[in-house]
Amino acid sequence: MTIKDEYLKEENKVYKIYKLLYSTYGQQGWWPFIDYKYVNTSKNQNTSGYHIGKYDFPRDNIEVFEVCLGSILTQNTTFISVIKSLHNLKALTKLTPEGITELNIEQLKIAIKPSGYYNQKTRYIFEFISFFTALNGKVPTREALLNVVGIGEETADSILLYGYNQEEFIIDSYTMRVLFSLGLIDEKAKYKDVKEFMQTSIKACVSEKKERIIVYQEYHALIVKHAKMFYSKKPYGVGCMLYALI
DNA sequence: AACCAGGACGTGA
DNA sequence: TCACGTCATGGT
Repeated sequence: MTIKDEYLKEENKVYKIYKLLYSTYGQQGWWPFIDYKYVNTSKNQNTSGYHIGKYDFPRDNIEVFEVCLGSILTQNTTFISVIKSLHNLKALTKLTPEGITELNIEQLKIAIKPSGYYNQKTRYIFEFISFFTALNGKVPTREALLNVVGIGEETADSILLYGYNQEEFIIDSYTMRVLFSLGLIDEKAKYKDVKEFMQTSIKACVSEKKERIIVYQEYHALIVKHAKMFYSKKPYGVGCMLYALI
């Protein structure tokens, strides 16, 4: 057992962390869509490309597909680079599965070059498109996603949580880093265990599934937002206010 | 100029 | 199972 489950009882720290992050940064409105410009109606000023406070995304199967592509392209890369690739693809193919399928390998490689690893990601995308097309609009199982070359645990959960609004918490390197720094998990804790730890903790505080999915979406986005500031350069966690909760 | 970024996979112990 | 090398562009 790599996870300390002493935190699962009473008001657990995982949820306290969420509340503090939320009150500090506010709603994040993930996932970003390249053609969606948020019209501001709340306190969150100077934000574009996000849908702050709106949870009815993706709005159609094309946007689902965009989340999937973005999830693959953003592997070990900044999303700014992904935006460039997505715009290239948009201009070339309208960002549709059919359009990308009609591209030859070299065209796709050039289009996604800004996001790096373009050789393997090109293969991943072609592989994913045949999988996605066969779905015919249905929600994929996590197991099926993991069987697609190029889709690991994080990418699968990213697709499920943001693309299909499924109750799957995403564990990324930032999440691991923050939780370990705060002493909530073992340094070598496994993805599956950390995910269960987060989900169990959140379930203890949020009874409605609908609400939990929103919490999962905002929580992951908040961790990335926070970690970019305090957990990017070593030593990690300098200036991080979350320590006050531990 | 080194280091990092919203990881996944293949390999050999 | 696990530790390690590889994949690659772009920003700081």
